[in-house]
Amino acid sequence: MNKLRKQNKIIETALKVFSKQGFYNTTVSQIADDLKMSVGNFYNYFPSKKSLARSAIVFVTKKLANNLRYINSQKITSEQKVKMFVKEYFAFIQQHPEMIEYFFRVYLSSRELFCEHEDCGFALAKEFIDEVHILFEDGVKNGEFVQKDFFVAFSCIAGILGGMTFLSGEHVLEQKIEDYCDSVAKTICHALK
Amino acid sequence: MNKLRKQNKIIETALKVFSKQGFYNTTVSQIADDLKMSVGNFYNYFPSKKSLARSAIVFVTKKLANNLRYINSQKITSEQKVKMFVKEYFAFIQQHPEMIEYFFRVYLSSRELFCEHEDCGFALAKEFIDEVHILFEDGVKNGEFVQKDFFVAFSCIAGILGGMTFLSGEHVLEQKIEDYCDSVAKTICHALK
Amino acid sequence: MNKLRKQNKIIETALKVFSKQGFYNTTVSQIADDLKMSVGNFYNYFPSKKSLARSAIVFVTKKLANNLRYINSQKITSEQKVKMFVKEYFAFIQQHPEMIEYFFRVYLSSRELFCEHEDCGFALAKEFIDEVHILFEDGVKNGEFVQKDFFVAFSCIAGILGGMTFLSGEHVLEQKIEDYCDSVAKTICHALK
Amino acid sequence: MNKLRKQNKIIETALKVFSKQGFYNTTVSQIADDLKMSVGNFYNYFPSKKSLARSAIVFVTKKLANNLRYINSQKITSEQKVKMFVKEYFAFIQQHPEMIEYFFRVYLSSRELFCEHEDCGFALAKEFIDEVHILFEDGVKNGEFVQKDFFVAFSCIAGILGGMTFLSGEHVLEQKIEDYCDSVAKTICHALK
DNA sequence: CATGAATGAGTGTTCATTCAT
DNA sequence: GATGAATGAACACTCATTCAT
Repeated sequence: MNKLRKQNKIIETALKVFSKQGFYNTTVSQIADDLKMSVGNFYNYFPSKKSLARSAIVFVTKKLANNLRYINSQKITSEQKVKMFVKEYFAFIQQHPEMIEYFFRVYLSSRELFCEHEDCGFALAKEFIDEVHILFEDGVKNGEFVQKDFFVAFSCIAGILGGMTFLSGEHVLEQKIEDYCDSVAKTICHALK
Repeated sequence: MNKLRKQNKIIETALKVFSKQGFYNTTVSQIADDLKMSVGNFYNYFPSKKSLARSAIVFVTKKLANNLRYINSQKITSEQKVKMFVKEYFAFIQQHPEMIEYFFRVYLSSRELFCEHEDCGFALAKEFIDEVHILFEDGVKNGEFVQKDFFVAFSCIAGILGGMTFLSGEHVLEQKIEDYCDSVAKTICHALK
Repeated sequence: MNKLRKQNKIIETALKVFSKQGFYNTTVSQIADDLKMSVGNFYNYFPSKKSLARSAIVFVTKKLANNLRYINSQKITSEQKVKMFVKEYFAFIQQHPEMIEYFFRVYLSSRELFCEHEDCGFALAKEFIDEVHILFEDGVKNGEFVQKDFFVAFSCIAGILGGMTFLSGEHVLEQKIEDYCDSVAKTICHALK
Repeated sequence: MNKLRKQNKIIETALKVFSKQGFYNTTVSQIADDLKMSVGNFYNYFPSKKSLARSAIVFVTKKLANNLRYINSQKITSEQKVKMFVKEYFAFIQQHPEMIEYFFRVYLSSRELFCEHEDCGFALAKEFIDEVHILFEDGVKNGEFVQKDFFVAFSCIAGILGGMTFLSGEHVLEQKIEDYCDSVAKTICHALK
């Protein structure tokens, strides 16, 4: 197994553990144990626990961005794209709760992990944000959405999905998350009009 | 100075430090130092660092809830209430960035701090959530908003505001946060229709 | 017991352990154990193991310097001063082998411990070197010694004593170190003529 | 390249790195890297890091001893031999500072590396010490030096040279080390009279 | 011979919490 | 109530050494 594959394997494990317990409550030994790997060997793949957290964010962001990139490339209305994205996103939450949880638990909250150097936290998510930008601007161009500040539009899309994710994670939703799909998509589209 | 006042003073300081550095990067000594108080004495007011974090959440939630409770009691349209809340909330971000930052950095992310016992994280914010519920239901009753699942509506209000807060904290907004007030309020109202 | 006294107590213990085992083979726990003190508490007195090593050097250097300063202040010939110093130095080796051993084992060899910042290793021993300078210059002034480069003179005094210390530490001397007193003093004086 | 040659190559590299960083701050990987060799392969040539350090001492000692042996074999006065040796030694410091530095940094200080078994540190340098012995005794026999305890004489020669080496390593000498040649040789001869 | 991934014991340091004063 | 020295378990990270390939 080559280095890259192993790094990915580590990231996948780390996502599970970090998302369940948070960054600071997870020890490197625990991650190594879960991987049936020695601590020392872990450090052959990542120079530090922090750098693992950073790589994990990039990993998740890329997945989300790829998802949305594919949707953006489809020949469908923007409204349909939103619906498709919400659906895919909720499916993603179901399949990989650890990735989304990780986003919430580690990325949003532990800025100190991501904000050393110039490569600030926001930059890490850039790829995803760019795709949201495209989704929105396309909608504006074809008249489906109304022009407004992109940051507001972004908060709208990411915020509403984030809110639902949080509620889902807190186990307070009364129905399964995918049942909210239509309602959430409609709400987002309304908001963008 | 009586016990309660001192506890509040500690909470206020803790909010500043926790919000800047995160819960795990802040030591009890540091909080005590900032308060010109001994570590030992700190433990006369809070039984643990975690319990301080919990009290701080309650403290902030109460502020937000009171704010919204007052707005809910006004004799104005629901749309005006939303606008008023967004305005107050953005002003609050300006005045007490530490409180909102704290919410994001510690509450959303460090579930382990809040989820021991049955007193789960969500319960801590209940007071605020209840007021959002009232705001929304009143709007539905008087025909300004459309009936939909409350959780979606909540995500809408809290999510969009949360998104803007995040972007503001990341310093990527091009204008001052209060300049987004109208646009955000309108977007929320659209979404709720 | 106040902070300074405790720091000195720690230094004294550290000298013993460091001199026996070397800096890198001594753990902080071990020093703490020897002091019947917890590791954590050790760090209330010294910010790091390295800083302890530095403080220890200053401590020993001061002792040697004070010794020589007193001798320099006496109203006796320079030759008598040399003899007196050799005698005192050898007695010192007997009484506090750990201090001298420490000098050899840690100071001479672990430059990396002492050469961060501008405060380079040499500077730490300055006080002692200054007194050697005085001893030599006084001797030159009163005609007992011949003018030569101070560095050569210093090597002469410190080098010969160092050599004897090394041999003593290696347990290869056939007699007790104090029995070499006269011979060594004479040799040094010869060398300075 | 045969085994012996490679061992020597490793020693030469180790001398450079050890002398610059000390034994404990140098990793086996680093030495291997510098040699463009794998860590695993290093262990085909030396059974341990410590044994490399020991071999390196023997290596340096042999060089110095050979140097002095050659000088001892010359048909010149003892005083001239001393002068010649100082000159060669200072040239050696210039050419191979790492070897001398190594002596100071690793040999004098890290006794634990050399004192396992009966093969104590002192024994390692025996070859060189024996030549110093010959130099001194020859001088005594032909009346140039005065009979005194050999250990004092040895401290005199090795100590003064060692002192100069230390000062040179600390970069406090005002002139180039070879400029001190005459003065040092004279001082040593004086001391031996 | 050569490689370098893997091991895992060991180290310096931190920090929430306690408690004698 | 107030102090801050003391505790000690815990953690990130290192590195000499091994061994399957």
